[in-house]
Amino acid sequence: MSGPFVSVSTRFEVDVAPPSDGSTRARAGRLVLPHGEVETPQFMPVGTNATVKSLSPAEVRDAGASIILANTYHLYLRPGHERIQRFGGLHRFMDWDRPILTDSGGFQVVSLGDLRVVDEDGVTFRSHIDGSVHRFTPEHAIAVQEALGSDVAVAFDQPVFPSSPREVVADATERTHRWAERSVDAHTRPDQALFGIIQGGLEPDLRAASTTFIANLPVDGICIGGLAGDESPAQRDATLDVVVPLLADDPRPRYLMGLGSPTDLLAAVHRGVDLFDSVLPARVARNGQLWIPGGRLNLRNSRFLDDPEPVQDDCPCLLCRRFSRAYLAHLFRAKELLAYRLATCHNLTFTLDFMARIRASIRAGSFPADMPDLRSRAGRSSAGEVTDKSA
RNA sequence: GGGUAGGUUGAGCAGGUGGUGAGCUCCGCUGACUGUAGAUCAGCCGUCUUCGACUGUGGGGGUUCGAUUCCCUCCCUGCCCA
Repeated sequence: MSGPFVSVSTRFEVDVAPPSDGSTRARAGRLVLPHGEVETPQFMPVGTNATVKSLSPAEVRDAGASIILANTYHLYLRPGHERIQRFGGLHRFMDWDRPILTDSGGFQVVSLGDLRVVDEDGVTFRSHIDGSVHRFTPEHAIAVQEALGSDVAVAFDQPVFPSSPREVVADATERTHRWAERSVDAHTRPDQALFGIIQGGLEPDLRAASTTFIANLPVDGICIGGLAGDESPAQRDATLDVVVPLLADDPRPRYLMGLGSPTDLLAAVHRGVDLFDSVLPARVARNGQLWIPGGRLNLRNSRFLDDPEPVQDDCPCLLCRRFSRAYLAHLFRAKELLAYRLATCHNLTFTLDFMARIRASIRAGSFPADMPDLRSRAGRSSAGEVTDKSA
């Protein structure tokens, strides 16, 4: 459907376009990358340090991941992108043979807080590891990603919290545009895709202008940044309702950065998003929260100490196939490493299976009618209210 | 049997030389987490009617206006000696 923009080995095919009646903007497609094909809508587990925390590559694959995200900033600091390059690139270094998207390090502009200073040319960081001073520019962020050899590189941007004052959002958005152009100019690898990032906060006019600006660049995909922060679901929906219609005829994938709860994923797919990533399923798993259809369980709660049932009885994951809730509850109390691994396996399996069901629903032409209404259910309520495991 | 050091809220402690002991770390309970400075963080963790109040320093007794503190006695624990 779309020809190459930057990468000659990347293309995006929309197999099922949104229905003409406007009932949903959800669509199903395939993103073809050097290391394989990614069915969309899709969720990318996050492997910041060239590992999805606590899992082996085989376990990530068995959970259903077809693409993962790694982080430019972290890998630049440790072990160093040049070292990874000497080892044959990120795929060989971490033994992951499917696609990898690298985040540019722009998000760390926000997440590292006081450890950084932004100027027009780039960002000066203080390492969160040893306090040493480093500098990222769009050109450097792209060079690092080319050395890592990810399938998809991402332009260096300046996100701000969605709730930031308009002047702050406008300033960061305009700088993000200039940095996007510089990222495009700096990018040289024809076997690596480059995605641009839209900013604009929650301001409709800034969002629209940013969408138009980024869409006019020769990039292979459109990232929607600056969300999955402190905005409300309604604000996020409203923002997507500004952005996606402007991309209705654009042949490239739309990637909402940072979104990860089932409720949020469903709502964003409905509004036309193709790709997602988030630390959420993995992080909450390490903290004891297990996702199941219709709700979630906090395995640190004492009520699970005598529960002989699996976390989810129809789940094929490493945890649910063999172990009881009681055993997992014990492992969490004992702070045994296996707890983190099993819980992460499950939440990623759940999330990726959920995305597979969304894709099947879209391809069957029945989306979103045959999807559970997570928003009114227990998707964000406490596990204590969940009693129906077959929901 | 003698000596000695102790006994503080589930555990381990801090403190306290006659006048305010509810402080810490575990454990435990609950919640949060969205492009990972996060296997983390926050709140609670004696009782109650919880912006406060009450109770609580092994038991009993004594001295004192007032005792965790001083005295007597008993119980319990560790160690040393017999």
